[in-house]
Amino acid sequence: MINTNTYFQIELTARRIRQYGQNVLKSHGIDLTIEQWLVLNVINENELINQIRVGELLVKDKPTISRMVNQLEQKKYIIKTPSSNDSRKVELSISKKGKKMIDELYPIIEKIRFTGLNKLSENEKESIKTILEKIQKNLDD
Amino acid sequence: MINTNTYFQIELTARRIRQYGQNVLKSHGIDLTIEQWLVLNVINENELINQIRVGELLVKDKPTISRMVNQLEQKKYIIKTPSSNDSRKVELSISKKGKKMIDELYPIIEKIRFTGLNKLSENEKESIKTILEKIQKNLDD
DNA sequence: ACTAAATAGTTGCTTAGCTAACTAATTTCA
DNA sequence: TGAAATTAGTTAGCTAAGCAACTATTTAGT
Repeated sequence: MINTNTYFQIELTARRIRQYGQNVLKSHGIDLTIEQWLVLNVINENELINQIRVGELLVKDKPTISRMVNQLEQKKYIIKTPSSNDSRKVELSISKKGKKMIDELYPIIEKIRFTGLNKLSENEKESIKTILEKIQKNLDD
Repeated sequence: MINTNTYFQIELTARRIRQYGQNVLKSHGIDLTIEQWLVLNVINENELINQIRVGELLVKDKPTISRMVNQLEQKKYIIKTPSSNDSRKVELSISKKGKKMIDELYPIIEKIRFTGLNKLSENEKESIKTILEKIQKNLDD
């Protein structure tokens, strides 16, 4: 049976969480995806960060970050300026509109997290973290 | 910190497993994706299954299954025939080439599974399954 | 100083997930 | 029986991941 397979369950859970989160955002009329929120949040927490660093923090590749940054820029949530020190780099910063969105999103994201992890004991939260890290480490070797 | 977040870890682990699996398939010269293998496997195990049922088993939507089935058909791994009882439905079956591929894939998939779950105790495997199910159930309510 | 290598970012192509809208066939039920 | 609803599958449009190839700038090494 495929659907008892651990990978299947991990992948399915990830999809379900994204889907649930996306629906919650939509129901609040938020014009961002969960992934875009992750990028926005990183930029908010790291003033003048560049795209490579965003990618490192979110473990995503350059093209993916490039495209998401462009979307956020188009929607006026962030500002993208070429670095004066090193003109290969960009410096990303959050706009006023972006800050407002972050504030609006904060409780919504908390609610999403809370819902998914509802009824999980501290033990279980710790446990799943440890197991997922083990799986990732297995794949690195 | 985003990357200590449980959802982030689940999603990242799923991505890592897919990537690892994809590389293993590629290194064996297999012209299938992990997801396509899932579909092929379901068809192999359920002779004359239709696409809706494949979608139910893999928890994927109709368009996704439709495309993957077409890819598998193009690559001659499966045969797609309209059902004679109900001409809205198709009947999917595996071709000889498909069966051969399944046989070839079997040990490779086992290796991928084994690698990811290496060093996990039975207890941990049971545990992650339970926790992931809890999370999914939380989101359903 | 000048070439070669490394780095940051972009573009293009493919697969997959999700939604919505659509066609065609089948069921329902009044 | 015939209109309305349901079902199976497809198509189209969007986002995102992954890969490869590319440009432009910066850094290293001789």
